[in-house]
Amino acid sequence: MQQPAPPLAVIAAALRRERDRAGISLTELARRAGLAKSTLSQLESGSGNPSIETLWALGVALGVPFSRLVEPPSSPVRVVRAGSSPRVRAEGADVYGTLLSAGVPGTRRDVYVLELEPGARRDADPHIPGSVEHMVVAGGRIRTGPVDELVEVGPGDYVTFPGDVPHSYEALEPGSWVILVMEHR
Amino acid sequence: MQQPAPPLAVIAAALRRERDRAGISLTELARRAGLAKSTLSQLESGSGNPSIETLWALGVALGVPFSRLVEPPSSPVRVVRAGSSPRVRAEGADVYGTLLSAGVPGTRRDVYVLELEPGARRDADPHIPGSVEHMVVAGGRIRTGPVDELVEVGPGDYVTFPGDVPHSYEALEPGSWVILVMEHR
DNA sequence: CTACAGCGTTCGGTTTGACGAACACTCGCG
DNA sequence: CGCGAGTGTTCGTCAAACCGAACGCTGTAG
Repeated sequence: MQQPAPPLAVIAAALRRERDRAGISLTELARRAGLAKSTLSQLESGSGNPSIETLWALGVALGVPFSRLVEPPSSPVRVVRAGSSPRVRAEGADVYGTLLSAGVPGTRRDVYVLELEPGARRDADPHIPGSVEHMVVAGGRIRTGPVDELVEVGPGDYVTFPGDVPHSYEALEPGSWVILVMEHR
Repeated sequence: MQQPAPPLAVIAAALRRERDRAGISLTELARRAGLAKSTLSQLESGSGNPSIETLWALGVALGVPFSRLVEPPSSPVRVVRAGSSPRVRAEGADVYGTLLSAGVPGTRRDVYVLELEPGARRDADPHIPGSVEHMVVAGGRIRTGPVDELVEVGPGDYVTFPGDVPHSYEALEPGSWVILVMEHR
């Protein structure tokens, strides 16, 4: 029997947290999910017992797996420039691999793809303590990191920094995109 | 993204499957979960849209984690085509994010960058049981996956598959490179 | 054959989740 | 100041999730 948590409060908190992370309003989320905003309001306030379809629609609209809405919430900046770290050649084939970050047991990591366009800076609120962000730039050029220690990175570059302090992303070229690995403890 | 399944049918199937596995009758399960057996009957027949509390009670009574009742029996190979999943827009800025994979607590994930050249196939030996590989193509085009279930992916595409079976990577264009996240349990 | 106990389904009645309109509030603009 | 557009909240109404009782069915005693 491994159901420790009272689900309603967890869902309420998760909805608000994920909506904040997505940076959209309650009204907007309700519109995307095809729900009445009154329904969503009551859910986030903890009063309410949503149906599966309702919660599913919210998960889809938030771009978040369903389970994340029910599970309880379970700095040094480092940059590895493209080609600056030893590449290991696999035997026989034209494959070069680079280990960028070794995982720590007991953490969870989420993999994202982010697309950014220039002209606006995305300021992210601090995540839960102990969070770490890893980024690999796939295309374009971006400036990122803790707000007081921004770095510029390009394709192939890897950068990691704490996620529990204010930080930001800013595209410097159109069509910039990165792979983001978010690590929680 | 990764909510491909109509949740109601999945839940209906999961309930019957788990109840069969537990070897108890519908009446008995309803009694343990504190539900009317009529309710449970309708749920297993696929007609019905249970509330969270109802489904939670069933999870507790069955002794299975909540997510097992919701997640579809997933094919281990999963591809998210670039732009095929809902992108969440961050407040104010031109930033679009897509959650590709939610981390499971108790696992460790290592982040790699791989560069591949065409003409040779890299056959990887199986890793330790429980390993999972996640890939995001940054440039070029590659064919990868378990040897009996290869898929072709391009820039922005995401693919994940078990790492504990024989699998391979093969570049189809020069200058192909991918971000590889290796997950161990 | 009748009686009983178990099974899962189907039937009205009650509770409640979801809806939409109206509400109070804040902010930027003229 | 008024005005509009945005936010999140609180109402009354309706559909539906949930309930309990009744039903038909099967197998086993007695």
